[in-house]
Amino acid sequence: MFWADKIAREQPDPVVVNDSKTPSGRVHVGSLRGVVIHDVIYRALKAAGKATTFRYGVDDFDALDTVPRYLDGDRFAPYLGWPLCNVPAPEDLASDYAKYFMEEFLQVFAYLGIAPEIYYLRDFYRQGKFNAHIDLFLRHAADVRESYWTVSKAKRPENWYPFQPICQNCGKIATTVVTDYRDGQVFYTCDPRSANYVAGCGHEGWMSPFDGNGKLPWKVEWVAKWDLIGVTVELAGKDHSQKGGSRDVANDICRRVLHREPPFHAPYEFILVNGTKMSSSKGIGSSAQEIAQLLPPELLRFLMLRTPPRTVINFSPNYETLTRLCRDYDTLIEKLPMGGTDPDEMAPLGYAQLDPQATIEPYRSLELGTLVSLLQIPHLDLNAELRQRLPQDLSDGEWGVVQRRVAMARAWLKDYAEEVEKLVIYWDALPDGASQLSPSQVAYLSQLVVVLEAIAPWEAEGLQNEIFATCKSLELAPKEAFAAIYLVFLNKERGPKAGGLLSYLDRTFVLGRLREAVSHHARSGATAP
RNA sequence: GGGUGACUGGCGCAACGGUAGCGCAUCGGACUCUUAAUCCGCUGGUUCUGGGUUCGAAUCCCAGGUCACCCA
Repeated sequence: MFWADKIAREQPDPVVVNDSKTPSGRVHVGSLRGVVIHDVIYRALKAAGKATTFRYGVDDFDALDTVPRYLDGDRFAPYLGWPLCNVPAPEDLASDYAKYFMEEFLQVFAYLGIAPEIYYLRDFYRQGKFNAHIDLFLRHAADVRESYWTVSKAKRPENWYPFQPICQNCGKIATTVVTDYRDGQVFYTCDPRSANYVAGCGHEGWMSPFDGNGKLPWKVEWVAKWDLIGVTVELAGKDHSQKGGSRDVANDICRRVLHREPPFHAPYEFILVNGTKMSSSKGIGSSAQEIAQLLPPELLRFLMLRTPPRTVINFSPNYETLTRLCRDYDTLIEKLPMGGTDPDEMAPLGYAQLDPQATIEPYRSLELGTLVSLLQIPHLDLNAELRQRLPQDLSDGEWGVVQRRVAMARAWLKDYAEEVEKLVIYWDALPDGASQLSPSQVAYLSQLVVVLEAIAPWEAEGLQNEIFATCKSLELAPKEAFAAIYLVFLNKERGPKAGGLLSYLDRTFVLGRLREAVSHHARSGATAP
């Protein structure tokens, strides 16, 4: 059974699925895994006929703990330690920093057909929805300290309280330390040394902890959220899911203080890009938005959900990985019309669809590799070429698929392809590979010059015929004949359809290059023993 | 230093206690207008190592190795 269906089967009705994200900067594609996983579980629950809601929390009361390298350090450094929702947006596109980055991320949600009910923690705090929990945890500070200590061996002083006010003097939330709570007021100090990346201003005083004046530490906040929203399913990344990690602490607090079972939990692995985990704060790797610009939505969903949550996804935006992704997806599409297919095998395809209601339409398309090739042939009329290669009765939907694949191939070539992965025509000089030509290949090229000099008109089909006929007449295996041509123009042994390729090149250039290859070999052949 | 997970043919994966499979690649063959295409077929694995449990282990246990990530 598919992993999401298995989880769904075990959940008692009704179910509240929750996930959340701190919008501390540009969100990287790894964060998308949790989103897709929760969405798929949500869909599985609905498919299982259970009453389900899907919530997504924006942790925008968290502090800005680092200025991402792609932002102006001088401009944002003064806001270090501030709640993200109080930091200005990098551009005027949003009201604040948190919304700015979150909205970018939410566009990707929409792109992927994911529509949870979004909530912002700033609203919960400011509207007083957390007031009761804040009071509760402050009164049970000793229990919270006990959880930190027994679960994660984190020692908190006797007078530590689980609350961080926003300093009334400097606006920072990361530096404040509460040491007392009485009569609905906390006593806090904006400690110059409590946070390692920014110094508090030293201000101290009594203030109300309610109605948005500050926040719970996030492990505690997590528990408050579960309780307030009634969360019953929430998975967490491997980083939070370690033994003694933040999820363990939160679970313990949940049981100890609220006497309530924490939500269903399972860890999910990271997405490694080029073999390393991406960090949104370091700006390494690809952001969710960048990958969304590369992959069509159903393929991006497919990438995220076909691998069970517990397994690492190693995604590199290279030729190998991308063609494989397309092929794996298309293979399932091809199995669609056949009856009696294995439902487990087809589940990833179903959950990859943007619209869970829609029936999956089979389609005919071209291999991504072929599209990559076609896009690189100079002077090629792509659409004419596509129409010629594809069946005549292609539906609009199928054309849509083809066009999305073309866009993907184009995006890859533009932003990710290495030089060696591209088709390079050696305009200026005979490539090194030409020296590998065998005598019979040289003889072939020599004959080809004669034939092509006479050919008219200079067009793909005629050229292809002559290239083929010539190798037959010389009794040279087509494979060797074509390799000879590719070596001379591309320095490779394989290439796009040769007749087409040559037809897009200038006749004089083609003949000149062929003669050059022949004479080059005659010379080196003369000196050979 | 501690923790978690992974390790299966060249690559990517499946099998979750019962004769180790799949895709791609490689290789071979077919195709007289097909050559990064299509079709057919063949290779190829003492399942990281060493112990153990079992009638039987890729699968469970122990130790070691390598890799990745997390925490200090």
